[in-house]
Amino acid sequence: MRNFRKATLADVAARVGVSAITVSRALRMPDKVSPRLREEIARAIDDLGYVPNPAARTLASSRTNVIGVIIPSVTNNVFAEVLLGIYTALESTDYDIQLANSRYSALREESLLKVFLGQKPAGLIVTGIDQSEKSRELLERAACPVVQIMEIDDNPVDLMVGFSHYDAACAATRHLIEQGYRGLGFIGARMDPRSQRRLRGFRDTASGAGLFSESRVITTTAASTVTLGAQLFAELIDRAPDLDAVFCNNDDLALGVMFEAQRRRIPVPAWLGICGFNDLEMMATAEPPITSVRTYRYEMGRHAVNMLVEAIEGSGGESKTIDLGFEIRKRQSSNLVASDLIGKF
Amino acid sequence: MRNFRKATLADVAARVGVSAITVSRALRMPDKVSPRLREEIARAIDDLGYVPNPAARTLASSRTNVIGVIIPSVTNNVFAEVLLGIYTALESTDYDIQLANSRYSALREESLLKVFLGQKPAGLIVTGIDQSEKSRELLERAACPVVQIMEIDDNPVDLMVGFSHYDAACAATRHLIEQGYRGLGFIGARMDPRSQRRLRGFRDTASGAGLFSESRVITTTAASTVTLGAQLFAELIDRAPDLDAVFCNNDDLALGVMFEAQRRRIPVPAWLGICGFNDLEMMATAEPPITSVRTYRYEMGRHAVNMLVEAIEGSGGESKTIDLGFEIRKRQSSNLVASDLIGKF
DNA sequence: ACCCCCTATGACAGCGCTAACATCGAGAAC
DNA sequence: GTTCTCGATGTTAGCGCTGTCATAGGGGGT
Repeated sequence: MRNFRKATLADVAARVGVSAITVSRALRMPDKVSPRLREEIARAIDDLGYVPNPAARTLASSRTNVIGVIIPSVTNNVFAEVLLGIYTALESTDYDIQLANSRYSALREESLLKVFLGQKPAGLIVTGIDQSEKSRELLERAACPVVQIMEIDDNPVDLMVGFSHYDAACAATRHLIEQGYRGLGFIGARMDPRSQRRLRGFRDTASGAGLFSESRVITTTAASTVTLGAQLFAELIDRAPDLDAVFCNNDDLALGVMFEAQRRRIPVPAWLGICGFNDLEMMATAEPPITSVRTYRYEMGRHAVNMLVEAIEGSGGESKTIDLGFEIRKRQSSNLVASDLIGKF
Repeated sequence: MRNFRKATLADVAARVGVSAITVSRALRMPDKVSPRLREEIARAIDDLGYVPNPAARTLASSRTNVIGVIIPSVTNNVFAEVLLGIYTALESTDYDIQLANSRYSALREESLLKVFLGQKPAGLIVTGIDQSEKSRELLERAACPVVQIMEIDDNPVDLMVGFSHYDAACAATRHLIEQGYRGLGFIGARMDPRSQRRLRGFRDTASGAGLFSESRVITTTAASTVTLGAQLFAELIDRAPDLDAVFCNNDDLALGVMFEAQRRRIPVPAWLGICGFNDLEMMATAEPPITSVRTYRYEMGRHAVNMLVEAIEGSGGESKTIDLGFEIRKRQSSNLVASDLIGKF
């Protein structure tokens, strides 16, 4: 039923009786072609099952419709949701995405960047603001718009969408203090630059209230998991019995802390307050529900794509940096009430 | 420092004083070029910062180095891990991956397939065995190897790697029965074909033991989440008070069930046995740890790529279908002991 | 009636690479 | 010495599309 050779532009053109370039135009700038021809061409394309050859297009125009995306992890829930936003937003455009995984290595990011830039992408989405010097330079020279996602600061390469991890950590810490907790601790895994900034937010806020102690901080560079959260908490509580609340670098850890607390019969929130980060869906359903910092991952992906497409197509004008903010979702895991305090002091 | 125009094959060739094709060969079939030249060419490539143009390569050879991947969801943890396996395995090859998201729609899968095939991919990875008739036909005619992942049956399009969801569900159900549970229930979300087969496994096994009741089955087509697990369990236990164990379609649901059980002070495992599916990392750390069916997601991704590459490069010969199997991870959530039974009867 | 300009279309070259065939020595076989 | 073979390299001709410039025809202004 289908011929061997795939239909080409020329085939379509021949069938309609026009030249190839007219078909090409009908596809790319329909308003440059008369409505009658346009319709005939559309019919021919349909009959022949013509599909444009992207390689030929790219080669001839030295422009691609590929948006390169570099994220540090595909398994991390947080990035998965960002990705979902990216894919969803991309669906209504005719850009393709090329995803690469830096695995939290600035070096790998750099080499990925080189590969991407070699292919003249239409746009680039990179994670965070901590590119290597070389990467930064490459990005600044890139012949396409670039969005940095997840974080914001006042020194963007180009476009930027995210929120302040430092501010978010400050707010979470303040919340724990306001609830009446005094032995504030921090549990962190991975400790990528974003995690570091969260720790700094915690440290500054706790110090400011005279409640910081290095002995109540535990971190590791290992990837964060629920199991790791349980382990770190076990280690921390043995070492620092004055601990009465933990701010966790993310929700996996927080869940692990809660499980371990339950195992040890430590009542949450009475003896131990818990606050996570990202507000994954499960936090609201946990028993008790776990306080967390809501972040807007899906929106981040969507915005990144929209900003990029606007910039590529020149319809820009929107702001170059978008702060998506965050929100402290207060739940039972940090809800220390007066009666709980009685036993404590 | 860098010239405007990017270096091309011809530039490299000129610098070494050979013809372009020799450089091309040095890159693609090094053993067809004398070692001396090979070395000189490598040096020139380095000096010029030459990066091959994949569009030109594709156009000239009418072969791409792109492997198309169609999965139903990017946010689902299970597929994220499969993806990780795919990306990892791909890293040591020079293939690129083109990821698309069918969102559990056979129709969308079909149209994605058409787009992919239009680009003559080097290989294709698709999820499951329930393609639409048209999709199936497209895949069978595809000019490249195809791997179906996640499931196995004896009617593969080409290659296949996965496990039997039916068998896994049977084994899980048998486990609950062996533990002494009698009021077996099933909680399922999404209810894609794989979930359906799990349900069938549950039904057949429970029926076989005379323990099946339709009233203890609850399903929905909504995406599964922890919260949904809690809700479905709440609904089910109200409707079917004789329920004493649930087999959950996946771990998110199982976790939700556990949380809801804790909220209602239903002791697990004494009054309620829980078994999940997939054995996500957190199941072992939950309190109590939750029994689940271990599946090998990461390995699935790796195998899929390896099979594909072998098939593409003709070094095949390996089996066409790989059964990765599964394992029942027995944990406390289903550990009904004799003393628990006393109160029950 | 003249020129100008604008719209719709076409001719041609070339993007950077590779397939296919051609060429050229040099050693092997006789 | 002649022929054959084979490994190393070159020549030629596109792959399918788009950028650029050219062309034809049809108003509108004066």
